[in-house]
Amino acid sequence: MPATQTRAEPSLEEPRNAEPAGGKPISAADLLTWYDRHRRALPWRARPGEAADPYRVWLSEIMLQQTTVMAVKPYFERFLTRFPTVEALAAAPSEEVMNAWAGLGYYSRARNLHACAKAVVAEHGGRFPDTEDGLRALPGIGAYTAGAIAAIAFDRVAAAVDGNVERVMTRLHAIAEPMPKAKAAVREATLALVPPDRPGDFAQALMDLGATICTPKRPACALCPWMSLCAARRAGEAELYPVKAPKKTRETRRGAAFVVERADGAILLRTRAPEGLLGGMAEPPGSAWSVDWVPSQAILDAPLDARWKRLDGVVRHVFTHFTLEASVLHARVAAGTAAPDGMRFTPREAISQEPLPSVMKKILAHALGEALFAPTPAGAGRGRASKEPGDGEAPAPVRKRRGRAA
DNA sequence: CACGCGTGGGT
DNA sequence: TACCCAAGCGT
Repeated sequence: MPATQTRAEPSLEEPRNAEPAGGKPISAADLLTWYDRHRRALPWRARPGEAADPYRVWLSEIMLQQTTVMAVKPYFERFLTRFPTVEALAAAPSEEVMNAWAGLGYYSRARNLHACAKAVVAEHGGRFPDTEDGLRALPGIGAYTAGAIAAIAFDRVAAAVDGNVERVMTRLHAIAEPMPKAKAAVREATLALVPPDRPGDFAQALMDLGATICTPKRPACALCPWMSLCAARRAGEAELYPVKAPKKTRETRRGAAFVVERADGAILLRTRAPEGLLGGMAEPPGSAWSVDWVPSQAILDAPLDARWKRLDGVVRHVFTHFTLEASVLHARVAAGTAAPDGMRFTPREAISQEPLPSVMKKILAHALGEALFAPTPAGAGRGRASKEPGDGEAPAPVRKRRGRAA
């Protein structure tokens, strides 16, 4: 039995919605006062007093799904430049949208983003619906995002419950029920606090509080406008919320990637199936990835006959639910070589136009060198592959890079 | 409802 | 290094 990290359980049995002994009720006003002083300036945010732009709010909310502010910023700016309006986005070819999204992850968001833009233009005259229900009906917009856009862009009374808000509210009320079962209670508690005069500011204030004060670890309770009202804080247990179910262990899958370099410099690529992992994105051809795949079987999946050379090490990449260790094989082929069915040779200068996800950039960089890619917003191509001993049937744990003699 | 779905920074 | 986690959604 591995020494699993047993998470301490909150000891508090205080009933939910209990108000502090002093009797002062939890009030949005305290939070809004704090927000007016400490709000973050973010590229997609209207300045105080200015009206929010629904297109910007929507675009940012989609990008921010499970994605950090730092990662989103450069993508957001670039999207606005390339697609200044929802009409421009709707009219763009999907490859261009996927290319602009490449590196940001969760690529179904990009597909849904494009579909949503088309729907807004075709069915709503280019205007986003201004109600939660109307927004919720659009692709890629779920409960959280509908609430967030309704509140932030249209000042509708709505609960925008994201991970930040879950953390703040479970602490505030010491909701010990584990997520996601506690979602209904969190939503109810949040909605009860929304001030009718400033729903948008309230939504953003809650998120700012969660992001800067009520953080997952070591929350800065001393700076919190709700400190004296927070049930978890009173018990000294803020950090124990929200309670979550234990996570599953992440398996390692292995497979081969084939980097074919034609004499003119072109690289062999293909497009992945539209749905599923990295759906619709570009990649060098490769084998399926599986837990029991071993390097010695790599050649079986080669896309064409060539003098394959297996490169040292593996490219290691962590996805949400598994880790990939890709063995990379490299071959040079003659100038006239034609691409196999369903594949294409992309000229070296056009590589940057391809919608290559980060893992595929890592694989290409492993075979071709880091200099292949111009700097991208996310700094893709940064990671160096780990090194691993050769074709062991039961590969030893991957070792971090061994120094290469210069 | 549980699962599939990326990536990079923080600790 | 090995986790954790971030403004979730669709099925």
